[in-house]
Amino acid sequence: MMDEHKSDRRQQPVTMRDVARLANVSQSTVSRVLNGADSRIPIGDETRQRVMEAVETLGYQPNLHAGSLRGQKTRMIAIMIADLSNPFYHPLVRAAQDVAAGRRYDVMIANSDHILEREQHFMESVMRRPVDGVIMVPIHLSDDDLETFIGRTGTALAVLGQHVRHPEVDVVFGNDDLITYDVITWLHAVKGHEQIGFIGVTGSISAAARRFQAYTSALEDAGLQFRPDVVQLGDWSPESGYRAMQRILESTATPTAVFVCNDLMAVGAIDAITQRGLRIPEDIAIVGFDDIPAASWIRPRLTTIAQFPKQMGHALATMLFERLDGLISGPGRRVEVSCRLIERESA
Amino acid sequence: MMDEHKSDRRQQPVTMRDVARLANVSQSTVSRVLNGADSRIPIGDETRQRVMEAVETLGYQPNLHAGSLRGQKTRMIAIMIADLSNPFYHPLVRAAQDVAAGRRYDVMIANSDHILEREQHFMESVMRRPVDGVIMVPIHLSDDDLETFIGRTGTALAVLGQHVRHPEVDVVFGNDDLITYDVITWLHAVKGHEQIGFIGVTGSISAAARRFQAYTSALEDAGLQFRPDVVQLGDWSPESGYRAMQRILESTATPTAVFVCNDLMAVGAIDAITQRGLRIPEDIAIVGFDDIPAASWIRPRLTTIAQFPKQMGHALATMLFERLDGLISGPGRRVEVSCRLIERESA
DNA sequence: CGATTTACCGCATACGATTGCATAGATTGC
DNA sequence: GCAATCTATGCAATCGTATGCGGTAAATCG
Repeated sequence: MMDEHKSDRRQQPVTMRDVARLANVSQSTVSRVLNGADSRIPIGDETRQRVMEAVETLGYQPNLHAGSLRGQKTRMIAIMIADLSNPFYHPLVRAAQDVAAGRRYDVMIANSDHILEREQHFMESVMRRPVDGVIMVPIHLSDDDLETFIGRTGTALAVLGQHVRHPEVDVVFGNDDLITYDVITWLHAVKGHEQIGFIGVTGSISAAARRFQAYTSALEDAGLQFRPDVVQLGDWSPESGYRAMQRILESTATPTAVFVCNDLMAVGAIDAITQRGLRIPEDIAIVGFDDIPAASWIRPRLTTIAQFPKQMGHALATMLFERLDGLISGPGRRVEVSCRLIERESA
Repeated sequence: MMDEHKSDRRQQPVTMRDVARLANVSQSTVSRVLNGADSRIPIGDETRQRVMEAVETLGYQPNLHAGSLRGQKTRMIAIMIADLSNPFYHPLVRAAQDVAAGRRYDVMIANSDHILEREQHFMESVMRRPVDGVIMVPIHLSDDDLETFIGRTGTALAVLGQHVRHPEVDVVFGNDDLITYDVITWLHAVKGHEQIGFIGVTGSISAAARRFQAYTSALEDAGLQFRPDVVQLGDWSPESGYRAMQRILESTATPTAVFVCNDLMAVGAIDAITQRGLRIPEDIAIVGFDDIPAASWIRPRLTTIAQFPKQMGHALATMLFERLDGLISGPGRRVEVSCRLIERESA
């Protein structure tokens, strides 16, 4: 008598057949009533009425797994981002979710934490549990990986990342190399910095690598010398930015400005600087990247390069759904979203 | 010749039957080889070999939708949080994801943005696309809603939120009312504040409501007068905290301390105060709630009440999987995770 | 050496929904 | 008045996988 209700409570979910039985029609008729789109076959008004009532009283919900199996659309897309804790990705996910919600699609979010294995696991996971479309921010995945994925599933794919050049995937990317070049040049020519440091991230195909390239060529074009000890690597996290800046401060030649590859690391870097008793931007100027909300919470307010993740997410989702709807079927498109320098107090 | 490869590329995914054909066995044998757990029926070594090879060469991946249909486990859990952009939830999600990954489960994340309709939509969505378990942070959903959900699906459920009292769901919650009472008392008795404000959030069953209750009784027990004009409501966002604090500052009686129901709003509140030319904590002391990373990024560093979302997420996921594994089947358990005041500079 | 067990495997069905085809009655055309 | 058309519905196959049951050959037993 204690928990008897537990066992008989497990009433199995109501299926179409249950609805059909109650409405005194066949299961196929129920299906046709619900997916009214099948306009070639008409349904009697009175029958439709009975079915809808039965659906109401039973609280029927279609089992989407079944529909997916039958080869239908799953009405679900998957999004993989690189770091759930990085505010940069939130507007991107949000925008994509909004577009998806408008189409009555569900969204499955995954995050890779910048780890290759997690990216691979995501792809396998999506192959086992097919979805209609995938949006992702791959850091390590190569075009070959994407190729096997597309080859095996035929799933529409939209990615954020300039390094992706697969002919069938839509790509969104920022002009971060260009803006990095410009900002380094600006630090030198306008702000008068002669020694400019750089905090990046390991990996050869990541955005950080492209920014590093831009950094070196800007130095070269400005006639500045490249000093390896003012270039340090982190892992996108504030803590790693803190440690990277510490290493720079311990080096023989302290720079008067440091370009940091994202705002989270910049936060850590600023901590390291002020903790050393140095002033920003008087002693060392800092420029970040992303323009996350916290950039204007901290003091001094962070001068940073704004990306526009909301627009990126919107573009990704829009292109993805264009493909799902069959509106577009050509080769992958490439959409550039321009970055912009936001001048605040740290540089 | 341009894009001819586009049309014939859509090779449908490889199924078990394909594997069976290649290995010269029946489809059921393939199934048994892969789910070795079916130990009642033995498989010949040589056959197993052939099957595994076929799986390899074809790159077979099981279609989990089919398994789900067949009544098997979906190997997927869903998590609904209240705000993707609130860092408080990140460790919670992360911890749950880690536990799930350890069990080789996939995770589907959704966020409600504190909106009732989104919460309902999430539940419907999970009913249509069944999962093995659900973790959520409901703000508006009542026990009745949970009841219909459990009744219809029989899905295991673990939630964060003290207000949930459904007999079959596992609940994790913080002792936020207690700590709020203590901190208000501390602000008065130790810090000497006579006029203490409060920035909360609308809604009668949210955590903010409980904290408000604790606030009023602490005032009463301290013999302090309750002043409605120093109590303002926001929506958990920094902007709303900014506006709430503005309204407080415009009121006739300005408090010397303000208790803010979460750190994001506290950030906005601090902005409003400093922008007014007032100093923290000398003119107005601020106490936040959550201890998000940014609490120690801003200046002055935010004194706040730490919750431990990582432990919460771990507890939620652990309890959920205990139920999925059948280790536990009794009534819902309630786990309290204690909060703790982190004294920094803002109070 | 015949009978029973054992090891191994295939057949067929079910899960819940979609959809081509068949069919029953009603209506129209000539 | 009978064929042709239309309307409204049911039947049955199908998607990919799991599994109860039955079947065959080899092995063991008495």
